[in-house]
Amino acid sequence: MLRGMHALDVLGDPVRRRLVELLASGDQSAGEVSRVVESEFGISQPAVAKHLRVLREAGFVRVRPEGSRRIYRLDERVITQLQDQADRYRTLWNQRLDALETEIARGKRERRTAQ
Amino acid sequence: MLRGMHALDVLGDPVRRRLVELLASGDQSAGEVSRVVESEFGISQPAVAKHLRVLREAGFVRVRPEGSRRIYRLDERVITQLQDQADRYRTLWNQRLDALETEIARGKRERRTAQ
DNA sequence: TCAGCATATAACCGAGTGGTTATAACCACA
DNA sequence: TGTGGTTATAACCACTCGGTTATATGCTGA
Repeated sequence: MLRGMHALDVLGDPVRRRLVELLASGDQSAGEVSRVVESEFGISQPAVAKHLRVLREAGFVRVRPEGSRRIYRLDERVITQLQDQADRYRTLWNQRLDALETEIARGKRERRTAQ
Repeated sequence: MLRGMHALDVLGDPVRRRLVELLASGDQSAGEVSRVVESEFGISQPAVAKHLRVLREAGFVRVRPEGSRRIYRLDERVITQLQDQADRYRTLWNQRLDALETEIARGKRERRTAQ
């Protein structure tokens, strides 16, 4: 079940990004998302099935059987983790900018008083 | 090079995620970030140099020489792209929830009037 | 000019990844 | 009950990727 997996590890593949996107707008059967991805990326059904498996094993999708179909539902955590990571970086970046600003202000003040 | 590269492709590696994090809080020389990452991940200097190269070729960092050091500066776009992607997913997800809600409301209404 | 630090590249390698085709497992239905 | 539709797995393969060691390149200071 490879549960220590970071969302960014899983999303480092365009096919899986597309799958997440498709499932973000609603539950769909494996066949539905597969057909889309197969045609968009020109890959086979088993190839898509393996990507779905990666998403499953990372815990980012849940599956429920419905007749002979298997309905995939996205787990919100994949989106949350992505946002969290972006926020981490953004926070550091802003702190950096703040630090730069105060540094510049200090410089100006010193130059003024040095007059 | 390889400018069509998505931020999520680049960030699909823990070492590069850490490098971005380090550089998000301020410009640093290759040596500085390398020493941190080398010890944290137990890898060699050339290994880190290759990851820095990936970041460079994706256009997510800029380098300026300073004496014999090379100072790396993060390009904000990597953070922006990450946020954008998270927002894409989040928007779809919210639309999905909205759709579900109105669907439920419609169901309730119909069940009521069917009485 | 030479020694040494800082960094990048070269050449190589093993493991992992993403694809393929073939097939299995499961379900619905005539 | 067997046929067709749906999905997952098996077995395999080529290539990429991330690591290694060795070396080149470039700057600095004695």
